[in-house]
Amino acid sequence: MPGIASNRVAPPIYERQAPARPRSDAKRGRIIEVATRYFAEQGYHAARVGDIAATLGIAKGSIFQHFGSKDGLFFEVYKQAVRSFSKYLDAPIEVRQSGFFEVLRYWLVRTEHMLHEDWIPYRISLLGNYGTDLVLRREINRFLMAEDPYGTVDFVRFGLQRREVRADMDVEMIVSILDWTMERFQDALLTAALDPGLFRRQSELAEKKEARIQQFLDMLQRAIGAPGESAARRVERRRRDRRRPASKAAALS
Amino acid sequence: MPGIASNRVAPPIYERQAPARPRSDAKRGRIIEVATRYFAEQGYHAARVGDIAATLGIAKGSIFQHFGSKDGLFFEVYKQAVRSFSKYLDAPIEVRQSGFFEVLRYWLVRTEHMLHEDWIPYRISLLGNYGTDLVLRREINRFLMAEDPYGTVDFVRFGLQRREVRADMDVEMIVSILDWTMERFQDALLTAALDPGLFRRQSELAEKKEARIQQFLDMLQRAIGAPGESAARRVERRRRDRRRPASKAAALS
DNA sequence: CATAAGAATGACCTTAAGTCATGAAAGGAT
DNA sequence: ATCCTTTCATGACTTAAGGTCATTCTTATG
Repeated sequence: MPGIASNRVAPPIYERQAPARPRSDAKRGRIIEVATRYFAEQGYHAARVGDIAATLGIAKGSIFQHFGSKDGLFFEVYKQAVRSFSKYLDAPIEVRQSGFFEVLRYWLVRTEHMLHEDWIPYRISLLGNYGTDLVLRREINRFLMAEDPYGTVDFVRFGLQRREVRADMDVEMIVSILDWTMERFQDALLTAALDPGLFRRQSELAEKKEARIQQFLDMLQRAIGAPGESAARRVERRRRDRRRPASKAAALS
Repeated sequence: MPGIASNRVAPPIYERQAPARPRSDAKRGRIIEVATRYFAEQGYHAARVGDIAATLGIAKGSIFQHFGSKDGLFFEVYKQAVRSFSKYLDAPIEVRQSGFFEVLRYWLVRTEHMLHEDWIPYRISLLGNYGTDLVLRREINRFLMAEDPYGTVDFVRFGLQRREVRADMDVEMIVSILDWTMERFQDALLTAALDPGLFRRQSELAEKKEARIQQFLDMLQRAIGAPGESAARRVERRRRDRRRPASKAAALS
């Protein structure tokens, strides 16, 4: 299966100035754009390279000249989709100031809003995670490791600095746990809309989303949050606030 | 994509005695056996139905007559592989008596032993999870939901009865968390051997496995374990025992 | 304007999944 | 034992989609 990573190899260092191929790059962009739609709408296997070419009014051979293979094309599509997502620390400053777990909440809540604005990149990401081939999947994981597109590592460091994340675990372990559970939880939220029946036991996730998010955050808090004081209490306070948002003065029992 | 679930529909209730098709079933079994090897060794796409038929010395058409499609064949292979795994509560009685989290430890430790005995079903399971197609993946998830082949639901109930699992979360949520994280953690352990580079940040998981397992269990314990007393202390005690296994009398500081 | 490098083409190839008409074998019922 | 029906097996055939490549076209540049 050639072409996944074989085209666009790292350019030799002596190559000066970057080759600058405006025509080619523009076309690559257009191909990726149309291919993204097709993959998202039809799935990896059902999407036909021929259809993509026909839609663009170009020859099928051109696509292979640019991307080497269907896998190679999808990989580019995937990378672009994933790069279009925000990093954890891109949350607004006031959210960041409320702490690690509030940032998580922010993104979980926003996920479905963003989904309704533009579901296409989410679908692509889903395909990359579950819908292609182990060979491609390995390539994708190399990419995720190299780029850390959600900035999980930085985010965990941020949590460590604020002493909201426990320091007695390996950072790698925390990052993995966070990646795994966030990915799956988001998948569950998403696929309720995009792909009903794709993930187990998500049916009820659809309703009571806020409550689920809170439960999930509490769970994460216990799993990787710093023990004792500040963080736990902060989230707990926030939780009560959400239940009775108007009772600013009445509380303080 | 016909045939995934279309053959072998649920038999009508009025059908008496079960049809009993010994010849057919034996052949199905042989096909599944050979197909399992091919899928495991070559991956879903690289495995050729023609090769499977040739190895069996039968016509390719026969396979399609039995299973409808390559997807249908894989689905049967997958189901058989997953059914061959143990359920959580199949752990030995003395392990069960040591509690919920000790059962988890038992299976995590055994995973790699069993892997060396027979890696084939693990590879098949991995393919089902990540290496085929979203359409098939949905079918697989329906199956996993319907059969609960690892007995996660029963196992969580077991933990709840023993008051080792927290009662303030939805059972469904706990089951999901457990499924997700155990699956991924096992994948990480496995793929270090089966498929290097498939999952992120597993490189170090390979070394210090025991320590990782302990960290992982501690994390799970905090995430879904009952708060406070018994369970937490039990695992903590066990942890110390593992560090200094011979100092039965010397401890008790 | 000549030339070379890169880009585009589309006819062609390959391969593998999937189909189906035909015939053989097995399992009764008379 | 002989029909007859149902199930199974066969392998030649079809379809279709990914992939190749020699040729032609376009653009940039001296």
